[in-house]
Amino acid sequence: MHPQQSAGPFSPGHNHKVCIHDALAAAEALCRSRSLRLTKIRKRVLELIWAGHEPATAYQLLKKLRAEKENAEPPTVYRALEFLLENNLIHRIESLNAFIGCDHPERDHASQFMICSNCNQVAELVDPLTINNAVSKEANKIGFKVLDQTIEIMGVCAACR
Amino acid sequence: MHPQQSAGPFSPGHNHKVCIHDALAAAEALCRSRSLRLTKIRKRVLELIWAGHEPATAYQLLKKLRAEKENAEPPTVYRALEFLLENNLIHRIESLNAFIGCDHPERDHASQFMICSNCNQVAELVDPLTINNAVSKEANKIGFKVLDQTIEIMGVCAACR
DNA sequence: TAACTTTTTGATATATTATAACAAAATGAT
DNA sequence: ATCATTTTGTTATAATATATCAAAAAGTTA
Repeated sequence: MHPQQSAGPFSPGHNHKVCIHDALAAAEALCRSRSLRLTKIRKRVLELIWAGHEPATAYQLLKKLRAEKENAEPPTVYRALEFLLENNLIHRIESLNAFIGCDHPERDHASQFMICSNCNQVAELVDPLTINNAVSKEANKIGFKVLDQTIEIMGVCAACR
Repeated sequence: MHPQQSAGPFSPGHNHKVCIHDALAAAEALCRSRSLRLTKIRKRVLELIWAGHEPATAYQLLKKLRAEKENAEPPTVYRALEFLLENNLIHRIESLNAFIGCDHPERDHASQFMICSNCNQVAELVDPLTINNAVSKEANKIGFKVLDQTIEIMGVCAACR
């Protein structure tokens, strides 16, 4: 259908229009199937986040939202982000205080990101077992029970090297 | 000499007095050997951070600093933190906006943390090759050049389970 | 549909984290 | 002793995030 999408944001074959479209369709489908309320504000914030593969900060989103909704305030954005985070429709990048869309929100998952410091695009790894297994192994060594993880790799993507 | 230290903060064998003492001695030795100026303020902030294995926020440190230095202001603390970070004497925990001491500042290193959400203690992994290798492998797959990383595992430590 | 409950949004205020900018003091180098 | 560099003092402000309570909207049940 849309083979370009699986190319990932760093790839020259990436078609972001298709990527956005598919991600938003997936979000709507997920919310419908779970009776989650993807309200106008929440949907709009999700769309604004998906406008790029660059992570967006809350106040960048607020600024954009205000262009079309004068009375938008910080809680307007933060509440939408909270909803989207809870349902895996977005992820938070801790090292940037910013948010990025997730195109596979179907199940809760440990996420891992490669962040290009040149083009600012972020790719979420799609088959992260290599890293997850390593984390489990290290955790087991010291009897640590893993509940959540933040894995953010900064560097330079293939297209920018 | 101090076999307890290598036990790590999660271990019942951990002797934190010895741990602090050794860490501060290592910091002083490193600064001496590199002609880095571990000034009074910088040293005090480092000591305050090492007071526990719980990460300390900048404003928690500021509050403690003010108890003994009335005119301490945010830049006082942030400048000290900047110096300590640059020289690997501390690490920043991105997911907590907080700082933790490092007991092996000798060389720049990719760090990885296990954070206990029950006791709030944080352990830095000492032999992180398992995870580092996994990260390299994934990065190579997509031609990504790794420059830095944030790896923070949240969960429950052995002592708290 | 009316009454009721729950969720979402509006609005204001404020908390928390972090940096900019410039002057004064301390330190290091010649 | 002089000069250059680094560190600290001080004030102001930027950037990120949450608390609170009231109003509106949506969902539920009779």
